[in-house]
Amino acid sequence: MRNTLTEENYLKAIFHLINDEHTVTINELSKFLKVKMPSVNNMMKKFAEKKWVIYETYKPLVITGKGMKEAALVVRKHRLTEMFLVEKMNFGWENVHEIAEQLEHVHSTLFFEKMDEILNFPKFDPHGEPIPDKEGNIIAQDLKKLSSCKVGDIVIFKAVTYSEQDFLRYLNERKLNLESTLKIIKVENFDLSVKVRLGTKNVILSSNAADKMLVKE
Amino acid sequence: MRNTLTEENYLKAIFHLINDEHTVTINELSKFLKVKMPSVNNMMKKFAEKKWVIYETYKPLVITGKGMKEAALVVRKHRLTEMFLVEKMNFGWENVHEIAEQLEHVHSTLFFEKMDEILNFPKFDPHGEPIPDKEGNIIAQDLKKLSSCKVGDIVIFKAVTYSEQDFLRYLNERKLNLESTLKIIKVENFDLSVKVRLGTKNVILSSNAADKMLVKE
DNA sequence: AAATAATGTTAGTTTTGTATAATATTTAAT
DNA sequence: ATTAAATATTATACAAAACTAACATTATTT
Repeated sequence: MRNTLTEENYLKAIFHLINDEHTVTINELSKFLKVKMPSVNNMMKKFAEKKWVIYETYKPLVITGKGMKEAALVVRKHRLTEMFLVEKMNFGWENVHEIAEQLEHVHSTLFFEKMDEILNFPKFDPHGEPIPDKEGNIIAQDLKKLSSCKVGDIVIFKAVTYSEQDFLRYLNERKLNLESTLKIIKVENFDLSVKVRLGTKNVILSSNAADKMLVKE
Repeated sequence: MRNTLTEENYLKAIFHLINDEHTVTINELSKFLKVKMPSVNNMMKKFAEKKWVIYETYKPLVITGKGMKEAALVVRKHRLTEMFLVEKMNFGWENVHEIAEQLEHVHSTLFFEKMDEILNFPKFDPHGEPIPDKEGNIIAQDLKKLSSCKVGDIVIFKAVTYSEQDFLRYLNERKLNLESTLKIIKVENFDLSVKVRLGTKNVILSSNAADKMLVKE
């Protein structure tokens, strides 16, 4: 039995919201998906029947291994698609999220296997996020938020945690690409904005932006 | 207002069933789409409100220019997709129909414009069917069914009118590709099967197959 | 500990697209 | 020309996935 588009979107939301205890709350899902809580509640009862989650009234949802794999496979389709759009169709990284939101719901596994092959089995998507493999496993990366770095740190910009156009254009305007090396020059006390050195120039990043940028080292 | 997936499928069906008087019947749509007649009836009342068809009770549906354009644009998406899958993703022509059925419902016009560009604005799809342009216009081709040819005719195989796997594999097995030159050797009287010369070999085609093959000259 | 806020649940509606059953009209057949 | 068959229509119902309103439980404040 093939998953519906709506189910896939709930699965993706779970993937993004899950915590170390493998739980999510109805409220978190409701906010993330922009649907009301009773809608989420109904759907989670369906998910419980499919053994994707363990549902007990008034307790946080516990995501099962089965549910987690199912979720990872949807994310896999999304991220492979983003990579394909950037690498093979000349889209900019700021334009692929919305299109991938639609393409990810294609049911043909062959289609995504072909993509994977043509892209030579990429491990990360254009936003630096790991692409789950066919079993739903992802490569754990040891990254931290740019906003958590201290003055003097030298780091490599590895990923963004937010893929909407407005934010990525903000980075484009400042020539901030993945794999750029950044040196933290200053962290402003009152608004937590971060001044970094990029090549020969200094760039000031709002705390909001720095919070969505993941770096290494 | 964006068309739903279901509406797009009804539009496509109309495109395939429309006749010279620009009409289609509820019954034809019902059979083609494999839904019951009352479902079609309901949807056509919606289509009438959108001015895609003229609906009068107990009369055949008349498709408007507006409706025809809308339908052609869905077909455009489908056929561009098929071409992309064959040319850029190494799918065989027998495997693309099903995948295109899903991809065609993507709403991003940019996505299909990029495809068009990458494919260098193709005029025909991998099955030889014309790809409507952005205004919904198609190139009229003067083709006839192989089944209507007479012994002695020399023709070029230009298109198929049916894109399901079983049929296209049947053609693959016989090495019948588009642009092949065929000479009609014999038409069997009792079952209307057609014997044709292809290169140095003779091939026998059932009347069913010959009926789905379009040829030129 | 009681009051308030936040979160979760249940019940009942709505919309979209399907179905069935019953009826009406048109077309084809005898 | 009447009957039978095919096609079309109406009314009603159902499933999925959303909603609102009302109520229940848990968590947070004071």
